Amino acid sequence: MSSAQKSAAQKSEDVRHECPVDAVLRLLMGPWTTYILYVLRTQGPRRFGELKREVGGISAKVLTERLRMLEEARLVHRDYQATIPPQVTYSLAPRGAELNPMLDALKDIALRWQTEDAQAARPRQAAE
Amino acid sequence: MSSAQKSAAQKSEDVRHECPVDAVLRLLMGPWTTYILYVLRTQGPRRFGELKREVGGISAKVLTERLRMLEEARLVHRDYQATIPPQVTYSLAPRGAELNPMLDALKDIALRWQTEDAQAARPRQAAE
DNA sequence: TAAAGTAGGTACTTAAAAGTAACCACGACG
DNA sequence: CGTCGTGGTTACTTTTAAGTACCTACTTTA
Repeated sequence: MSSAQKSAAQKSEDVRHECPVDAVLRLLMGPWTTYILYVLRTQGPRRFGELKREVGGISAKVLTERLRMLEEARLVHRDYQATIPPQVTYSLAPRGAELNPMLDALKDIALRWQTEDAQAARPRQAAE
Repeated sequence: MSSAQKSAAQKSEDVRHECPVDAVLRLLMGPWTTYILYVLRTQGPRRFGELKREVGGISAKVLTERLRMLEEARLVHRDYQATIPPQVTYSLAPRGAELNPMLDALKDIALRWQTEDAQAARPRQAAE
């Protein structure tokens, strides 16, 4: 964020009222966020440890950060069972599901571009 | 990016083949990117200086970075006229336009959530 | 002659994000 | 008794991105 945005954010609530799209994109940005949502979307509710293993390579710190952020944004739901050992299950909240059509549209575009770029990168394949 | 992703990226081309969505999101992430696309989408083709003034607060360095990135991703088109002084005009490329439906859907969600959150934040408004 | 506008490039600094490693309580298991 | 697994937290380090300031070359204008 720029200093201009920062100072503006101190006066009003947040500069992103000019661009709410940014606020949502900020949720999806980090290196692991879409992975986490993808696992929850496709595999269903998951515990912390399962999530950590399935995402593969993520640290507990970052996973916690992401989950806290997604929870605060109400994209995921956190279910804490104070058993011994404690069981914490994360699931996709209704708001998370609201993103599905948009993410699917984005996925279509992304796959199409990927294919186009791959073909443009190696036209030699056509001759072989 | 994690070290696990990095080492994987050295073996294959890029880890993002697992998640092309990430690749597209990475284009839209930076603090100013959606602003720039927004200006180009709504105001039409713009010169570098115009863009810099209209975005408001962005530095020439970051604007250049973003435009180069968007140009490489073929979301914007760069038209360089070697006049004195040189005129460089940026416009939305076809691929940039392909994002429109998705961005509009994202905007709908973002606006809805913003409204919901604002109402949830101050329920006192209902009593007044 | 000096400033302003054209479209950036370069060097340096700073701030934020990500990664790494160690640690906690607790109980089961060997 | 020591380690594993639960779900994290904390402190520290590294990496990356962003910001700031100054520079180019050329022309027009005051």
